[in-house]
Amino acid sequence: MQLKHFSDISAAATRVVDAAERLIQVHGYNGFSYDDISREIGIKKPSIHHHFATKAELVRIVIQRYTDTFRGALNAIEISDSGAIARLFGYVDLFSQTYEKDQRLCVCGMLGAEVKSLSEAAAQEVQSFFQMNLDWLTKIIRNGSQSGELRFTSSSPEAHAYALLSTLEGAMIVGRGLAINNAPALAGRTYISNLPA
Amino acid sequence: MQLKHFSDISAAATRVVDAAERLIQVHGYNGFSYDDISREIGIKKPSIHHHFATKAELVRIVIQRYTDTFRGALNAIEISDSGAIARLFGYVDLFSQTYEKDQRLCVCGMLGAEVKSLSEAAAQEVQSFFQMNLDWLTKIIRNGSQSGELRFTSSSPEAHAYALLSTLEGAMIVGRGLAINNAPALAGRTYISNLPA
DNA sequence: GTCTATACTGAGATAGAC
DNA sequence: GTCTATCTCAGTATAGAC
Repeated sequence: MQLKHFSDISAAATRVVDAAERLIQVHGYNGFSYDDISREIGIKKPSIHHHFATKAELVRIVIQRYTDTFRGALNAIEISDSGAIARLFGYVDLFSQTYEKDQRLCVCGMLGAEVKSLSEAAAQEVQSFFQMNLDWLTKIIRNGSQSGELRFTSSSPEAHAYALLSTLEGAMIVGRGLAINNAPALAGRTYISNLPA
Repeated sequence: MQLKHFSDISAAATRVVDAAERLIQVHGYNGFSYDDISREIGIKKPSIHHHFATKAELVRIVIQRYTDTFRGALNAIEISDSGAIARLFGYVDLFSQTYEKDQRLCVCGMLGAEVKSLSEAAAQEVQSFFQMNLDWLTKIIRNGSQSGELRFTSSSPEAHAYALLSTLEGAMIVGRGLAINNAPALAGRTYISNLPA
């Protein structure tokens, strides 16, 4: 079947996606129901099914929109900040801002853990999110290395991109388990502190 | 009520815990049921309830045993490996070994993401696991710094411990989303590559 | 686009026999 | 310690009226 794109959805459907996104970030895919959304935004379960026939389809749209918003934020960092360190700090801030809202997780961090419960299409969207992040980080780190702003010896820009993304996703999870307030900033800035020339 | 300790359980109960542990690592707390365990080990649901009255209690025991096993592994590393780098590589291997089994996650990485769905007692056990890891890593990293084997400037041993644990927990999740084989080893070794003097 | 009503399934859990 | 039978509730989803 032909899958919808998130930008096509109505105002009412947008409210459903907003609620689903928040519920995923707090409770995970297997931890929320249409009933939870119903209570949160004040429309009944069948109305939600009218907008999103299945939970799998709803989640796919949530991830798609989340990834698109994140892409915009990455572009904004490149415009507002110059230099690798400043841009990496801006990147860390994206995760901090999410976590500061009631210790919400990255949508794809949560769904990455639950990926074996997702539809094939949703799992694909999670993969796209991670790949987009790795591509961007690799570019920033490679440029910083070539300009001399960053210095690292044995590992590649790709490896540092993967390690930094992992650090931030993990910091949110460990931070929540330990009830740490500024978890992503703490771990992310520590990682970056290893890289300056 | 008086809570049980994992070391008190019978052989049949141990098989239940084994299955629950694996199911948590693959599907998460909200992603498995007593029925799944039933199918896996061939006893009926009420028999499982006989051993563990509630799912919350079962999960608490799973975490408790997992933490105890991990504690033993940390001690074994200190005996078999000398030097901070070797011990940190041994630590990374613990996560690699878990991930190599069908891309299983760390029990507490998964449950940390789902911590808002857990009982208070289970959440406490997750916290204890993370704290044990941070204490051990901090000790190893501080010793390595004092001996001159490790070198880092702006961050503390505590901060590096937190960042390295986060990196490994995150690497498993991102790695699974991207279907990367040696995810924890890749990210963990990259992190450690930043630290040698 | 939203509703009431309802189907169907699976979940966690209990009663009581063996 | 394990079983059959059953309870109750929540979950996803559909039918059909407004």
